[in-house]
Amino acid sequence: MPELPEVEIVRQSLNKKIKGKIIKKIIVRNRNLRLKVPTGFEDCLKDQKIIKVNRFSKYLKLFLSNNYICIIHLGMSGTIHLVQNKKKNKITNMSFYHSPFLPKKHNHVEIFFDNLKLVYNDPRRFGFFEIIENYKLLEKRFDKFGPEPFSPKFNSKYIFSFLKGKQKNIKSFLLDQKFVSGIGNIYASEILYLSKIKPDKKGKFLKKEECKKIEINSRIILLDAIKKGGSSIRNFKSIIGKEGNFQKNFKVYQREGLKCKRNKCNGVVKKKNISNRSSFFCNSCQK
DNA sequence: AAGAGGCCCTGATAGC
DNA sequence: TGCTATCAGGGCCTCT
Repeated sequence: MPELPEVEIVRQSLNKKIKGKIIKKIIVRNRNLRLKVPTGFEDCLKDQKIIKVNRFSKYLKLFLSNNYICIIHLGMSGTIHLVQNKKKNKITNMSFYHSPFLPKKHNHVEIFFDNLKLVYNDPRRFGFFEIIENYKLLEKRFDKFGPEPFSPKFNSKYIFSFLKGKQKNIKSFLLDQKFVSGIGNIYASEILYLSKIKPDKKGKFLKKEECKKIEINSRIILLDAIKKGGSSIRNFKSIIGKEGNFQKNFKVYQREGLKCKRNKCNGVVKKKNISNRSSFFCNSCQK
């Protein structure tokens, strides 16, 4: 489910629902994720208050009252569900939870609050949890990452100089978190479509104006996706079961064989495998 | 250093 | 119906 916009949607709802709440109990049902859920994870979280929920790129950051930070990455298939407990103070009694949205399999981690619990589900197990011990280490954790598209650092000058002389195609660069943080496979195709740039164009061939378009359109696409609640494909729903709407705005992603949506363009959307990921683009207006 | 490719894993869907 | 193959929103690692 998760590129930056979907993670941001999760962050917003978490911040609304669990900020200020105290963690009463943690159950790790299956520690096997991309990284093992760390030993001592439960002890670290128990009795702590959630100060706030932040996000960098596709990573959620739960700030705890003991100054530790819990990082959650959703990988390809991670989802977070919040389930209300109808009867107060019955946090140990599982029979109180009946959510139509809660999957039956692959619920790895459960975090209990007074009258609700957070459930982390991840069939493919590409997601993970991490505990960071202080702010300094948190900074270090992300210091190799490129800027988010919203950062002033992500400007045409930076983009142009990063791509200078590079053989690799621009689509791969948009997925490269050392270049820019938060863009994934869906939005990379959409950004390039809006910028009228072919995904397999080599970095070194991008003009200054094209770099400017990538700067601007990355922000436009991601902000629009956030505004529309993210993209609901393959069952992505927010933590309270609400679907996003951005998939209705896809111009090229999953539109192989269909007509280009650009005004007066007679092109057709093509699908091409680039660096082992599907790319969608118009064969006419993207150059 | 940069770039290509493989790999971690389960589940949905398509094709026979 | 049931098999096999392919593909899926990510990111790390290794090899050249």
